[in-house]
Amino acid sequence: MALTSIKEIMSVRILIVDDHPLVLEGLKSLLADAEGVRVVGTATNAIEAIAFLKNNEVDIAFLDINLPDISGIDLCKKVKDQFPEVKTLALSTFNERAYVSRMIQNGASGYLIKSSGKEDILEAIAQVQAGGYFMNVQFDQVTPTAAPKTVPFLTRREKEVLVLIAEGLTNPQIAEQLFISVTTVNSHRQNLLIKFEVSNTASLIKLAAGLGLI
Amino acid sequence: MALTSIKEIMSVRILIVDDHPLVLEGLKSLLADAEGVRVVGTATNAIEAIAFLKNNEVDIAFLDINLPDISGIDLCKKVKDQFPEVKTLALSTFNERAYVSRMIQNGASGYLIKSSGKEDILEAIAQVQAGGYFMNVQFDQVTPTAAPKTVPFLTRREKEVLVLIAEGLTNPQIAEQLFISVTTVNSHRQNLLIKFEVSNTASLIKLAAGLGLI
DNA sequence: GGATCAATCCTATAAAAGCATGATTTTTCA
DNA sequence: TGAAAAATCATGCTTTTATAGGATTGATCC
Repeated sequence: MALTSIKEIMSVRILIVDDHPLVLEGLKSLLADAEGVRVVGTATNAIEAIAFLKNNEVDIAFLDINLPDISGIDLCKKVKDQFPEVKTLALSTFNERAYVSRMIQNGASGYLIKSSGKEDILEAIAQVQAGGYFMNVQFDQVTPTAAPKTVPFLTRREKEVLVLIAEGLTNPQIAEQLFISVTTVNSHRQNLLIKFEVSNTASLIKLAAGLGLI
Repeated sequence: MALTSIKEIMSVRILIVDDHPLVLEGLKSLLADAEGVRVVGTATNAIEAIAFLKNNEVDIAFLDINLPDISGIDLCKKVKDQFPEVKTLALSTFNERAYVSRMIQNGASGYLIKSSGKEDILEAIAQVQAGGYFMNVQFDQVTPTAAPKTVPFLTRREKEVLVLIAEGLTNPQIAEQLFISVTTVNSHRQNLLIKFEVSNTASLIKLAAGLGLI
């Protein structure tokens, strides 16, 4: 410790978890010449990431939302459970409210879209390291129609029906699948429309997809 | 020219066109220490790319499929029209048969998914520079649910109708909006179902949402 | 132990979407 | 300038959804 340089002591130790070599390299490269930041490790899946965290000290972990083994959202939870001192920052190509809220729920300190520039990324690191939150997503950038103000509370059955609707099943097919009557399926379906405040399946699925429910 | 080093003469001059700084940096970084390859320029949109090509000599242009102004597919066509000597290599996060075939139709010498590793990328450059073709996509690799086999090519009108469907409009409403007959709307709608290989609106919207089309 | 909610089921009608088949006009492009 | 693609419109029929208005059972929670 006595031999560690001041630069190394001061720098923020970063782990990048992403299965895309390009993103990994891009981030490493962007952060390579940045002051006070050090990429101490990279991982391409959740298992590697956990293993690395067990053996190394890390300040901030950049977590891709889409990983080969488990989702970044679940990984975020695991990291916060097992390594509460590690701050997490979600990385995604998308700009989805549902993702953001779910990552934050799972303890993430921020959310960064992959189209971010160098300034955004450094700003995010600074904010998060200082104990704050960061997100550069622009919500509802293009929402021509009525946007979902809140995520409706859905019952177990409604979720099941919603998923099957999204898979393209008709009411009779869903009824058969769930061993219930067609009229029951229809009831759930109508409740879904009411809860999402829409009037047809198309809007329903669009909103549900946007919220990551299907 | 006499002062140009052998290394520079021998090296493949590369232009990268992508609106994601991360990808830009990642590629530059990956290619920086590679032998015989030189990134001579980068652009974040089609206009910049064309401008650069007018003023510089380039061997291979890496084109992102999703650009802010025009699609990489169209840009590819423009490049091949105006600069036939420039070889093009499509870059995409996706692994979609339809994209591939359309890029090839428009003169691309290859197709590289962004999750490719350094070896793949260098291999692609070598192949393309030698006058060959390269593509590392594995078609239909993993299909978790009923995944989109192809990203269908949609006409202008079909896209418009798709968006309006997703907004929750019915055929009569769409007809009114677009000043066309209900039967015409229905035709476009049926074509959408056929192109996406689904049998109802729910699946259609789910796929379209997953592909970021709405 | 009464209220609330979820889940189940019902009848009935209107509206919309899906499916088949085909035709005309306009645009695009080689 | 001629072929191909896109956009337009049509008819007829079937299936599915949407809407309205209920009712019953079981679990959960103060």
